Amino acid sequence: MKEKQRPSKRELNRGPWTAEEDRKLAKAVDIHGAKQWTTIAAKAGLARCAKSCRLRWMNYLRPNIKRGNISDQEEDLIIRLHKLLGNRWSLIAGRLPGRTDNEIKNYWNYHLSKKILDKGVLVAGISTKDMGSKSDQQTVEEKTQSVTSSGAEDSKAKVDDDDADFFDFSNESPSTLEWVTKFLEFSNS
DNA sequence: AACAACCTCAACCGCATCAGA
DNA sequence: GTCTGATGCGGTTGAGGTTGT
Repeated sequence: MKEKQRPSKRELNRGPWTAEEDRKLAKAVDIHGAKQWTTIAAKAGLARCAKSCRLRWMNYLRPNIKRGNISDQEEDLIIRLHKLLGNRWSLIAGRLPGRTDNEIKNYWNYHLSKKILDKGVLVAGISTKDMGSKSDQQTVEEKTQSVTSSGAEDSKAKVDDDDADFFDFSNESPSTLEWVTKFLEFSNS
């Protein structure tokens, strides 16, 4: 591979972002859009890699980010979506406006996984571990399919009474219901 | 006041996937 | 079809803050 003129790892800034770096990044995103991360990293005058810039923007600088205070309703939704999707944090975050995948992941990893393991309400065979890695994606799809096979009605029949509550989205907003329906359709296709 | 344990959060790393050449 | 760089995602770590003893 041909060597390119770019900062080596040694030359890149690491660790916490400064207010000045945030300001530069926000300005660069404003100019180039939140897509061209290599361009942004290069032009913003930041000794940060593209990945680092993207992460900072997505988890911190992006507009409409909610921070802290995850409500009971959000927590309940996270638990149910996790049960349905496993550790697909970005998908789960997509259903929680203003929340980032990193925040939900952090919250889950300490808070909810503990809570749920204590309650013992995980669906048999779908643990937080085996739902996790992308290399297990096939397994996840299979398991999700097994839970959702033949649509939502059948999936309810496969779970016990306690679990049935987790798949009851009747109190959810129309947009959530629409999304869950789409997901179930996708799983079955 | 000092220390330990617990908790939260930001950031990095490695891998998978995608898109363009 | 293959290669390479860019992007996105999930797992993990470590620093710093908070709470309890």
